[in-house]
Amino acid sequence: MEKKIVSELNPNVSVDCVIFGFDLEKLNVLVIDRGEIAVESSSRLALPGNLIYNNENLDQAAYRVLEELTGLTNIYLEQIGAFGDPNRICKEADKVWLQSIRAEPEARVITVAYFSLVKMEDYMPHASSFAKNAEWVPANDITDLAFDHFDILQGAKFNLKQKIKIQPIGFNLLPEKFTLSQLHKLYESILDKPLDKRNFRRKIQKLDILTNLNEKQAGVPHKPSELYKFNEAKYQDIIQNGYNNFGF
Amino acid sequence: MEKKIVSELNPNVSVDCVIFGFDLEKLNVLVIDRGEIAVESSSRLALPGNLIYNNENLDQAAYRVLEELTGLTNIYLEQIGAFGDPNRICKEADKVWLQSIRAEPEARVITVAYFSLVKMEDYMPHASSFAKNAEWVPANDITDLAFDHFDILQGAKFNLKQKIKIQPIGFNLLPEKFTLSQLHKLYESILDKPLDKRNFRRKIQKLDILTNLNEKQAGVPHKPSELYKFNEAKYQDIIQNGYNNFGF
DNA sequence: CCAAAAGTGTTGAAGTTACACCCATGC
DNA sequence: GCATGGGTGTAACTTCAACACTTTTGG
Repeated sequence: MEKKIVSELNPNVSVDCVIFGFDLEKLNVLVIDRGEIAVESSSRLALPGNLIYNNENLDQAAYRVLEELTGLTNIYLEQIGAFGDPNRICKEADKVWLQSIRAEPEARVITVAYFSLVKMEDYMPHASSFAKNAEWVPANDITDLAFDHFDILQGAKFNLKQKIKIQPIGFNLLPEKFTLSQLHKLYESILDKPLDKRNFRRKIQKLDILTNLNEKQAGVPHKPSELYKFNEAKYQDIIQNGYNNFGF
Repeated sequence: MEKKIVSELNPNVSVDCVIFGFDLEKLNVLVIDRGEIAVESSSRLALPGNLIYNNENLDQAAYRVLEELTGLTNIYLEQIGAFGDPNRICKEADKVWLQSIRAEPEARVITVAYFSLVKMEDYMPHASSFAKNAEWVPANDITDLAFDHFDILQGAKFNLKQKIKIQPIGFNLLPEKFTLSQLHKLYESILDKPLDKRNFRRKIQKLDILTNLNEKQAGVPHKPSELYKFNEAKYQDIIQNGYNNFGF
């Protein structure tokens, strides 16, 4: 009765990823459009995810899902926690869908949720040949998702909010060169509240993790902004040693 | 090939609980002593935990483990996250132990970790008939545990630290009536650093969640302290509406 | 010259830190 | 009367919140 467990899919454990992107205006989430299923409902949409293999650890599984979908590696990833009520598969469309993609569609599955931050420019599904019916959707427009994915999304948003008050992980969402206004808008999007411009700038600059590139935006119909990049060394230092004051 | 899934143990998913108690001096953790296994090592000790049933959700499973061990219900419980590398069962003693307690000792298991806070007086294993080789061990004395339980313990300590800076959950660790000094020591134990006495008192009192019982300690060989209880209504209010300023 | 976003300082209020002495009790 | 922990206030400093105008560019 020995089971061979190497390289087999584990029927009971999956990972799901909430992949955030920022279009310089608002937060977006990368979701899978399941098409024909549940035609009119916004729960056509699901988070990318899959069962884990028995020989990979949870983080690896999440990285794998991310890479299989987007081709991206070296992504910021953070576990949110485990989800999975026995009755999480209560929607009809979800049952049908599982029949089509799972070897054991009736199995009890618990899923380990992650959130990840990517530079949106690095993955534009519509322009890309990778595209497997994945699409960016504004995070605040999502009102319903497959299974318990909406709960997971809420958890991810909350987690991200908490985390960004403690660590400057927001840089993972921005292009290499960015303006303070873009950073400002990013924080407002994540925290879902307005932040005073002057106070924000003061605070972020005092962190001393920005390098001024002494370069300006071009072609904008207003006073061009200075461009900054993010100072990795300083960041690592902060991550290691923690910091004292960084709430918004 | 339909599987009957109701009420079966799921071979791949377990929950483990880090149960904290406070003896008015320091933080303790309730661990299982596996006795004969690995005689000299401190990894004789393990966290209480078990496989989940297919018809219960994760929180329920954690409550069940807690109740089966201590007889306690209505316990403060919080999920930490999911753990479980494929190679988490690398210690010989752990393999042997699993053979003795699991139907499928070779199965890949991921475990969902929880931390919980109990009033230590409510469960004294040495005095209790419930005792199933469970014992309280000072949290900081633990250097090794079965499987990846030591990692889980570290995660739990970190989580508790974060959480107590945001919500006054510490009350779950104290008797109904307590002194400000006891509360003070509790915060110092959890945060693992000294806190100024006067500043601590000011801050905690400003939260306005304590009710002064106008009652004094008796039989202590020094000026008796005032006793306080914890104001549940106010607490709920804070939990709901969040609060502004509560870092230590 | 107009529209649009960039950039910049100050002030009052609140919060944080650091610190030392007297008090009430049991023995 | 002494040992033990209980209980209290203030001053210097830092942080936070609120607020309005000038600048530079493209069209």
